[in-house]
Amino acid sequence: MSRPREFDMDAALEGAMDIFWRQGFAATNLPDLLTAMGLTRGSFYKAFTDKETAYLKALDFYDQAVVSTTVETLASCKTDTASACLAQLFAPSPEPRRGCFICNAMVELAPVNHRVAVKANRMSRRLRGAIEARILQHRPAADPDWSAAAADMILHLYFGHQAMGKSEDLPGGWPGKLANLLGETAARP
Amino acid sequence: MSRPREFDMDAALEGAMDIFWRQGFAATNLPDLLTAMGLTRGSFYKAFTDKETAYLKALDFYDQAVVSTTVETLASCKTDTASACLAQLFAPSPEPRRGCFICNAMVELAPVNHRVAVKANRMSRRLRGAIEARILQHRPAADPDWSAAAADMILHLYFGHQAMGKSEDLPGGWPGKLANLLGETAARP
DNA sequence: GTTGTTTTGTACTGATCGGTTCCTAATTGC
DNA sequence: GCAATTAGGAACCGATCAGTACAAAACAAC
Repeated sequence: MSRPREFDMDAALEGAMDIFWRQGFAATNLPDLLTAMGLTRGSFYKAFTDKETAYLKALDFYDQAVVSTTVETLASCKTDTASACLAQLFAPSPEPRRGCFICNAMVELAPVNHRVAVKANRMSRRLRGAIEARILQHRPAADPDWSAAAADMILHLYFGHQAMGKSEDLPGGWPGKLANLLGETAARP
Repeated sequence: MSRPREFDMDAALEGAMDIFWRQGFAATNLPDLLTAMGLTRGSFYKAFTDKETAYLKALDFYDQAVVSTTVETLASCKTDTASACLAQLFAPSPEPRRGCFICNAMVELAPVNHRVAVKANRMSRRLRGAIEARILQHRPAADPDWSAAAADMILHLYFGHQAMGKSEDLPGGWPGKLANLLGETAARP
């Protein structure tokens, strides 16, 4: 029916994700957002109704694009140990100081926006599930309580790492640290 | 030097810390801030020059009021194990969804404001130092590399916990988790 | 082509933003 | 007392905010 939209929805969402991820919700104004999405006001408001809706769709896009990739990477890596695989979560990002969109959203908006909180929590759980699956893959006989707690800890470490990484360069050594945490190495002194 | 200021500087700074802590920098407008500080525009701009300066002073106040208290609490608690003491860092907050001001500042502003980053990093290091001191207090003979790595992990866990806690209620069990991490319990299955 | 429908771009809106001006009130030093 | 100085308060400022109105343009159905 009638005139089709000219812009590419995925490209626009990727642009929105990018700018919100980097700048947050409140610090991103409409001109910034429109430039990042490659849209003018007219098309933007026709397709997204308002800035909050665009943010929520950007979160969904992150889920589908970034979180899914991470989950698949964790599921398919060919390392001998769980720690070596999970250490990827702590590898330096190609773009520094950007952190993780989930973490940014949790800190900036989740307390005052329930829909953001729900989406952030759902993505957190996806990550946690992928982490736990990876742990169980290497220790199929592990106590379920222990593997759940370990996955929880690593998810906490991940978000802490993302938060601190927005403020300074962090030291590496994560394969070893995670190996200790997961009991892959001998007991400490 | 003429007329003395009427307002109490510490009370004003505490108000500023409170509102910035809860709402962040960008989401706090001047009327909000003035109400929280108990000031009118005239006094505010006379004493703080601008919103950013007020935010930086609020961070300093947090350092002096909250971080110092935490550091002292960690140094003086009378527990048998380091884990029991450090578990206080993960206790539920009296005011939920507020998180930790350092973590909020790191995520919202550190990437684009160097002075915020410097202050956040300094406070992080203070916390880390207190954590490590507590670990060494219970294991004076520990390998320094190990205790440093353990303190680092717990600091990461702390910030991750604060970030996730802004989005949902988190399960407890931290004394046990930390005991495992610090090797206070028997090896896992 | 004509009609109907939807997208697009621009001009515009009222509200709110952080910050300034400026006058009055209160205090100190003399 | 008086002069000098600073705090406090309210009115005001241009800039910018998110969002709207509307006309022109592009397509589909016929």
